Amino acid sequence: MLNKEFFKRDTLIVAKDLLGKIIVKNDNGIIYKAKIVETEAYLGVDDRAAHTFGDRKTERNKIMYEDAGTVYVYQTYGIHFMLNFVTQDKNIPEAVLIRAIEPLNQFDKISLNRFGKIYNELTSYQKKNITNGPGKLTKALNIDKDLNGNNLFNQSFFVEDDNSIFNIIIDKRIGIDYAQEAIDFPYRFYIKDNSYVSVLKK
DNA sequence: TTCTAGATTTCCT
DNA sequence: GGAAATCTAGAAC
Repeated sequence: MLNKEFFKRDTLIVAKDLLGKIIVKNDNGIIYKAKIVETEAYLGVDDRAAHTFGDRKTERNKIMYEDAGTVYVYQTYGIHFMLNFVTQDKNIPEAVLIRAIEPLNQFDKISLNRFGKIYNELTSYQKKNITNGPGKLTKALNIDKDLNGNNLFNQSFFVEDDNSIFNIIIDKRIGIDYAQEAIDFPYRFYIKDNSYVSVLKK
């Protein structure tokens, strides 16, 4: 299990180091395991793309001010949940958004969560799109606001290390067209040639 | 394979 | 009121 010291570091380093790590979620005995293949860093008060830009603290984003290893889940467009891991010391409101994962087990359960049918009945299009986006992976792993404010240091939801070798691509973040000077910041990281990545570099 | 509208919570960026 | 750290179905090509 990755400990608090892992998350209590520079957010860009945590975002990069989370690639290849394994998210483990235990839903009453159903144990999901999935590899993190794409992340984005949100750098707190100076990052116009972050919810906490300008040190704005709201009911929604107050979890970002918590200590390293806290789970921040919020809803966007009214329907999609986004999964984030808080980094840095308490009151430094930075976090890493998990943008894509590669399922390692529970393919039928994940398929039911996403499309209401087992994996073998999915179209090839559905298989390719099963967890390649931040709103998709939360639905696949049955993640919602119940996890908001929890930490990553318990047996029901945590991240574990893995020794896989891969190359990393660095790119600008997705879906922040409003963020002016922050639009082009190279704060997105993903595993090269992994088919579950949401958006490839142009 | 690409486009569009519509889903609807939280905060006004 | 309007947009958001997004996704889907249905249509067109």
